[in-house]
Amino acid sequence: MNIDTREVEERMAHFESVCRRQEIKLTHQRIEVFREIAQTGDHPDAEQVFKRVRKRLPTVSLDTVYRTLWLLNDLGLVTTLGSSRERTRFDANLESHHHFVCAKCGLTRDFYSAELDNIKLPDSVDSLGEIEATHVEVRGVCRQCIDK
Amino acid sequence: MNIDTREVEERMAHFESVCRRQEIKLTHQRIEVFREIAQTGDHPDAEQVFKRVRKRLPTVSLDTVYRTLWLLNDLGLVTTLGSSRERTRFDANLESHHHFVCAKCGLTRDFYSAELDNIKLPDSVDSLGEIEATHVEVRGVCRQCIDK
DNA sequence: AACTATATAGGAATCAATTCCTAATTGGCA
DNA sequence: TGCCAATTAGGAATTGATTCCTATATAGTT
Repeated sequence: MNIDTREVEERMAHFESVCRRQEIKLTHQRIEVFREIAQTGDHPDAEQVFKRVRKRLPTVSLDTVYRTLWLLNDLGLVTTLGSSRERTRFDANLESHHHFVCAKCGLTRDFYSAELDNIKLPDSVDSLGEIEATHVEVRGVCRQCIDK
Repeated sequence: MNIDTREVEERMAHFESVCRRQEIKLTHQRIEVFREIAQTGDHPDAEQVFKRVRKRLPTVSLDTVYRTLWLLNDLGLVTTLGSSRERTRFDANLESHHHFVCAKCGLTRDFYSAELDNIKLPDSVDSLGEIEATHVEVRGVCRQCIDK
């Protein structure tokens, strides 16, 4: 759930470097919004980011959180996930990875698989167009939901 | 794009059998809404289904289309797809399959891969919970969008 | 410390998807 | 055929995520 300190620091450093390069001001709000996503592996939605950031910046506005999240997305610092009937969730993990999603509670966890990353897709797919990325979503029921 | 006649007939037969079993009335509206999804491979959203069905049933209402789509989903006769920033799309293909999605225009096509279906997922995934299904989404740019 | 373009807070407004309401209709059965 | 519970049409209403507005504040620079 929580990303280790070294990794969070790397993500923060990358974020700051990208912002400087693009002449985007490093406001407290932007730093805290990014930190919130960078330090957790649970892919929060905008509302959750808002609530968590507000603990540290009590006057932050939801509008700022949204603006910042889309900005981060445009900068390629976060990606989005979530299916059409749920809110958009944000992810600061830029490595190639896949997701396990609990069908009951929506819990989403990253996992890595070299085997999946290297799989050869059928020719029928190549003929559809240019492939940019392959993402695997495993649907299931998480331990917590099984237990109750 | 269009599903072959035999397959469509099988889907229709299955649909009617499930409805009878569940004592769900076979109204024209339900039959035509299901047929519309069963006969196309392009995963339409509710609005598209509404427009297409209206050609055959000019007085059908959007509300009925929505009610029917969610009913079909609850009955397990269709599945939904689409990411959080696009409309929900509906799919009557109940076989194990995967999707190619064009990042530009949203075109979505099914593909099949025994290799993917049989892949061994890392133990870390098993430890997260019970796995129900593995779905691969290939993001890319379709031929049409490349050409323009 | 001062300056200025950029960014923010707070709440109102928008927007589109979806659902609700109610009178009229209809599928499936006796 | 007639009945009646289930279903529909049509449009209004809701909903909830997201964006807009504008006065105030601030990051980065000088």
